[in-house]
Amino acid sequence: MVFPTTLIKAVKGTRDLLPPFTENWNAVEREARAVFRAYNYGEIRTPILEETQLFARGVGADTDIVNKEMYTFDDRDGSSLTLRPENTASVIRAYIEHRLDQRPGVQKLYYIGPMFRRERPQAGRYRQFYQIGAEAIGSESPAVDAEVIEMVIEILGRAGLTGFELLINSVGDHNCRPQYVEKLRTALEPVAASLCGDCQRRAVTNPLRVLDCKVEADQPIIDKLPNILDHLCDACRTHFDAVKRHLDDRGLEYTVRPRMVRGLDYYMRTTFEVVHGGLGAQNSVLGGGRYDGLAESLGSKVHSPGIGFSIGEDRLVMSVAARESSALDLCIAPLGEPALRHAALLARDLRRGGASVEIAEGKLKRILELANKLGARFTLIVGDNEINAGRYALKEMATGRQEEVTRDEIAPKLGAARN
RNA sequence: GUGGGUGUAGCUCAGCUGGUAGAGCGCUGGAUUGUGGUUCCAGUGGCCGAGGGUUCGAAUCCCUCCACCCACCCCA
Repeated sequence: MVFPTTLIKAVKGTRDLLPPFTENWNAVEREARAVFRAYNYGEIRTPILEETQLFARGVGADTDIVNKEMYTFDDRDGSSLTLRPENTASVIRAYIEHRLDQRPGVQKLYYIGPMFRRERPQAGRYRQFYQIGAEAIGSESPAVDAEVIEMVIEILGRAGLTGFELLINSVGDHNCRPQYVEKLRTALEPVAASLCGDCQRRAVTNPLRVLDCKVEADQPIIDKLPNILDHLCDACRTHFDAVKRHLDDRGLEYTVRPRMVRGLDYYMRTTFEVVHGGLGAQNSVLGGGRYDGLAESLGSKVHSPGIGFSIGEDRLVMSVAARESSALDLCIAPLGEPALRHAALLARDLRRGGASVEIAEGKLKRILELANKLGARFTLIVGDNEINAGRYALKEMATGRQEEVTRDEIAPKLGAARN
């Protein structure tokens, strides 16, 4: 193909999802919605565009996401807008804006949709990526933490994911975490010089990140650093113990990872993550945690503690077995113009009945070839003979068997053979 | 932002040390009338990522870009 001008392609880090692959996406979303419904979660759809300030205040102005990974641009009136890099801040914004705190009970909301981060793409990580997430807002109860975690594990299972691991941790709250970070900073000072270059930088900018380091040589040093779970305040300690107890009650298996750190500033107390092999370096399928101070930092006068998670849908879809694409029920082969018009009405009625039907034009041989390639289960031959007799030739593609049927017999035949 | 890898047909790739392109799959048509899958035959298809350089001659060697992939940073 030669084009007079440069070929336009999908922008870097974005991609087209094509059939039949989109079936896998729909299947995952279908299962997720069913689980959300069972746990009494309602869907929320927030705008993809938000004021930049929302993320700066919510996610944290010092985070990499806000500093260098957002799609931010000026609107015509000069205001700064951003394509959402995550959805929790938006959901809380909507919660505050619409006074959902006045509604009865814990507000349980879920969302499915695209997020945007301007990162360098790599396996399992795109600039436009999709998240399935949920937030439970209005309770500090550790039982809610456990239920949220149970729910997300349920979703993964129903989506068909196996061989994953649940990791949990507590990152403390505004009382104990700052103290811990200071202790960490102090402990790092004498040893920082012997750590890798990245860690030397992290020791100053974001000491918690040192705990995440994957460099083998650094591990012995990191192992000796103070452990956050030893520095939780009583309230956080009690909360975390209760979460674990509730998880145990449910028989959920998990690993406590004191070194698991979250990238977003708003997390406090419970954090969790699910990892899965076979995703390359991006082994995290979902992440979540509690964010009891987020609403206030977004200007809420009402204390609105919450916990939520988001599943990386791209990664989940990538990790679950591909579904069989739904087969075409019937291909109609009209022979000649009058037959085509006749077939159109026949197809419409069968489609109304729920069958998937394709009409193909051309020579019969061609149509049968096509029906075969399309995976049609049946082909219906409609020629002048058939129309006059009121009986059509219905051919079962797998067996090659062909029989005469009346108009009314077609739909039942399609339905009967569907299993 | 940094590092590494790869760019040849719609797809997967071959093309050694320079002589202006191949295979498989796919797609189209045919093996006579209204019967597919298997088979056989034929055809379609590429400015060899782009630009420059060396050379009588470049897909092949050199340089510069660009794109994609993977990894780092960071993160779901």
